[in-house]
Amino acid sequence: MPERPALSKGEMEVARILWELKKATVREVHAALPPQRRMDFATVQTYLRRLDAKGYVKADLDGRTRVYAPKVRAATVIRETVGDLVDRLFGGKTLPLMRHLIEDGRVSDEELAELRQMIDRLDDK
Amino acid sequence: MPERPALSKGEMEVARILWELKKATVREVHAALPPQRRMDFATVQTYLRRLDAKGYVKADLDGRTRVYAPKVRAATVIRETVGDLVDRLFGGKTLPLMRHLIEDGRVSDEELAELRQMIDRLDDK
DNA sequence: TCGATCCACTTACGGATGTACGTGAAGAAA
DNA sequence: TTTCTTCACGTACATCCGTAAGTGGATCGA
Repeated sequence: MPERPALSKGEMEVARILWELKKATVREVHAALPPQRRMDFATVQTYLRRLDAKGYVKADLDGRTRVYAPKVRAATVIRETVGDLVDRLFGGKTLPLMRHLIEDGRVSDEELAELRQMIDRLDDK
Repeated sequence: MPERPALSKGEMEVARILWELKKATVREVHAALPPQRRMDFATVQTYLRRLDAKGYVKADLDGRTRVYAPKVRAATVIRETVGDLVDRLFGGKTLPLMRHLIEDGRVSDEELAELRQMIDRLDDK
């Protein structure tokens, strides 16, 4: 299991976009960022370069332009990142985090229903 | 709403201990850290000083020893921290994070049951 | 009482991070 | 072909973070 350096917050944001686009240039990632989130083009470029250096993405040259693509699956990064957060902020216990998510009121009724289904499905297994 | 600088990972770890202890000296926090997590006494000291500077805790002098206590509630920090993570890593959607937590298998059967209750309770409301 | 020890605090420092400016090549305009 | 504009890239830098070594006073044992 090749241990990579953890992602920084900014790196996470662009990594997420790249997972979504599967494959993109700096310009495309920059354009796909949430509109409120004003981030300089060069900043996106730096994050992608660092993601490359850390081994999270790979870059192919197309002419003089780099095309980036994920090298580590989103699920993996999520597992590592969330695991780390749970350890540090919740002492390793997952339930308190769930409780927070549910009770914070950011989840809609439909989502609650879906959530219940997930639990049921897992229970059957 | 006074915006404080976000917590760093290390700061989170000691902040969590302090919420647990309600009130503690550096030595007590250091002693209360998980045994595997070997962190130098002076490091804990630095984290607490930085937490103070950021406005998360307050420090009273008892003789020549500082006694620290939380100044911001755990729930507040959790809301901000988790919210930030959800934004950056999940594009603001909570459900995918829930899905991950549930399907990652780190939740026991009892916890699943408890979780279902939480949902039910919330549904009634 | 005087050196050895303990303890709390402050200072230090290399590396990570957020953020953007400077540079040079490719293409468009004149 | 000369100049202007566009783009992609590398460089830069102030700050933050993780981590601990250095310092000076209080305490204990001889």
